[in-house]
Amino acid sequence: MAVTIYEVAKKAGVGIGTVSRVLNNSSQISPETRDRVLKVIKTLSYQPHAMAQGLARKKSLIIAALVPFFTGHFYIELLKGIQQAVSRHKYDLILYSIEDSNNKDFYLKRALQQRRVDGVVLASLPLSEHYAKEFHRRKLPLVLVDMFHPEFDSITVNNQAGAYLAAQHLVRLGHRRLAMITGHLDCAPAQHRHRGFQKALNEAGIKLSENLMISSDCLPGEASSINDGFNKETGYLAMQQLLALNGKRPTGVFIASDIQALGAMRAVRESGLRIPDDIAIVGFDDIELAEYVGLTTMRQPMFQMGMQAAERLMALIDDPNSPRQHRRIATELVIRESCGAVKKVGRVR
Amino acid sequence: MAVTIYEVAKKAGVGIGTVSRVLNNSSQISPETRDRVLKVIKTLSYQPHAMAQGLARKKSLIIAALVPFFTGHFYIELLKGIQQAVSRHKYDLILYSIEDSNNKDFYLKRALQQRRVDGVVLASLPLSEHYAKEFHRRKLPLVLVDMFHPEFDSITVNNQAGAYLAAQHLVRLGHRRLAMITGHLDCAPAQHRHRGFQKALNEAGIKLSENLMISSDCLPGEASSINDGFNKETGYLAMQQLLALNGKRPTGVFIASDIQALGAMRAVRESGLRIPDDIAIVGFDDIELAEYVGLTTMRQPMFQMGMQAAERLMALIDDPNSPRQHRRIATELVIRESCGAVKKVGRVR
DNA sequence: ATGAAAGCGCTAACAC
DNA sequence: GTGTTAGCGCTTTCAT
Repeated sequence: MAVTIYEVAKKAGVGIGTVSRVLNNSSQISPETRDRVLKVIKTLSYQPHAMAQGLARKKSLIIAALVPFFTGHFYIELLKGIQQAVSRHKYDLILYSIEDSNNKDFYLKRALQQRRVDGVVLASLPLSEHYAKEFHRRKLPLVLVDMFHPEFDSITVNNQAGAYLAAQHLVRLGHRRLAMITGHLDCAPAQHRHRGFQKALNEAGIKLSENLMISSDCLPGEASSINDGFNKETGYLAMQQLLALNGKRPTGVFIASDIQALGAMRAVRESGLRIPDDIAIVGFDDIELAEYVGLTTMRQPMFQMGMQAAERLMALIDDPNSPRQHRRIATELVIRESCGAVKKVGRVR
Repeated sequence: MAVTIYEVAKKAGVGIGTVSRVLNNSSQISPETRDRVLKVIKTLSYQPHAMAQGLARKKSLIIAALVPFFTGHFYIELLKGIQQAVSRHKYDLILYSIEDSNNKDFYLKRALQQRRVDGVVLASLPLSEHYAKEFHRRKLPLVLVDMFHPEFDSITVNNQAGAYLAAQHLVRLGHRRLAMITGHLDCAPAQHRHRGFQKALNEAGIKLSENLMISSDCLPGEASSINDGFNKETGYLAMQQLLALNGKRPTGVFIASDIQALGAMRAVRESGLRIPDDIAIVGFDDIELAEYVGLTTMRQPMFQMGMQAAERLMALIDDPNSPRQHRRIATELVIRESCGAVKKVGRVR
């Protein structure tokens, strides 16, 4: 049997209460006994039993992260950030990877009812009203990442501002015939990015009729609630549609996600056109491949977001009454080769 | 307060023992009482408290995965596989992401002593003798992935056979002047891949003098124990060395990891040479980008490996005396564009 | 078949 | 300051 607090107590010639106290370095214990106990703990290489502690304290020191695993790098970075914060606070991280809505519910239910986790961070996934209520009822701290809900703490990227910057970049390079390829518009980030794009065009005085927008909604494939339309195929197909617009083909296109941009770039390549000469592209996300293919894009600081989300969650666990926070993180334009240089000199501010 | 077993018992008019029994659908309980209890459980939407259960059963139903997070896709797939198995068995997964040797030790210690996890899967990381002993002493089930240790269950890819196949592919395409770019040779997979490569050359009767081998050992950069030399930079630099071999430059090169291959491909591009015309390349891993850049490579079924590792771990938890298993998984040659077609017709078998 | 009671290893309130 | 004890919510004998 593993060593328990009793053996430590006995060997140190004290009561278990005392041992417990030094463990939680609480109250005043005489330095001598503390040292003595500490020594015994070391020799026995004793560590408290996590579950026993959890049961007694009504705290597990575990948080759960519900993360969809579609687009690799993005969530890896997020997880790393979460992990870093979590481990700094001596918490553990239970990972629930969401593949579809079914197991999303399954895991939510699990997190909610098992009392195994002290809080959860939910990434990129819509929270139904049912579960919103449950989280409140159970008073289980929750923080949302890359997702907004008025009643819960969240940390999101400023999608609209980012898209605005991206479009503006294109405009400043002299492009006037612009298009955008979006994800499903029932997905908030896709929506906001579209709005930012529009705004930039409006400000630049570019007429709407010249602004082509292709949503991946209209493309083949299921639109399950877990599918945001951000994938290579939609990008590829959407770009094909754009290229088919002979004559009035756009010279610059903003694509709502890098992964779609990859597909789009392939479509351009296959058509014999060249990037950025014939068509300039700016993406969104800054996934790992973006650098590799020289894609200009908006970087989302996923690591930061993960870290802050976890940090916030643990603060919430400590103080459940802490006022709600909706943090917005700025994105950053990463200029690479997919946009080339200025098209019409005079236009650049 | 959340609902406990007592309330269920009271409301159902039975003792808590009975409730516990239906929970663990054990022994014979009269169908009537079972139904009654079940009904109450449902109405109260009761779920047992995980930590209380854990304490009483001396089982947490949690396993830990220690995974290094360097190369995205590879480990994401692995995690997905682990996750799938784990969730099928109603276990939870605690994720410890290793960034350096320090936190490797930290997490190992943690997993070992906290008694929070019933077992651990350790991926790609060397296990020191100290910790090997600790795992035995604590009788904590451990399974290794992409890593071998005689005393613990492991599941690895057949690196040697894979490299053999890769080299053979090059040979069959008519290449006679072959080179290999390896990772650090103190890293077992790199070593085995090198051995497989050699074997193929020997069989093909290709003299060793023509067989160029460049290890990334000799390249700049730290060789920490967590660094296997598998990264873009080593690939890039090694390929540059190869290209500098004017006249006796290899026509085909096998590269021990896709990530290095990416760097190598960049070096080739920059030199003005073309793939596969001037130089054919086959990689190893089949990372996500491999498809994108058309890299012929050996696929490692990471998802499968993760799943099997977790599956095995849980079997081990159920039956700690189950005899040790060292499973080897086959890799698969994925032919894309980086090798082109046959060079000398007659050579193809 | 089922109730009662003794733990599981710890924390925290209560004594002294 | 420090020992003692009553839980925390469950599983599991041991009776019956």
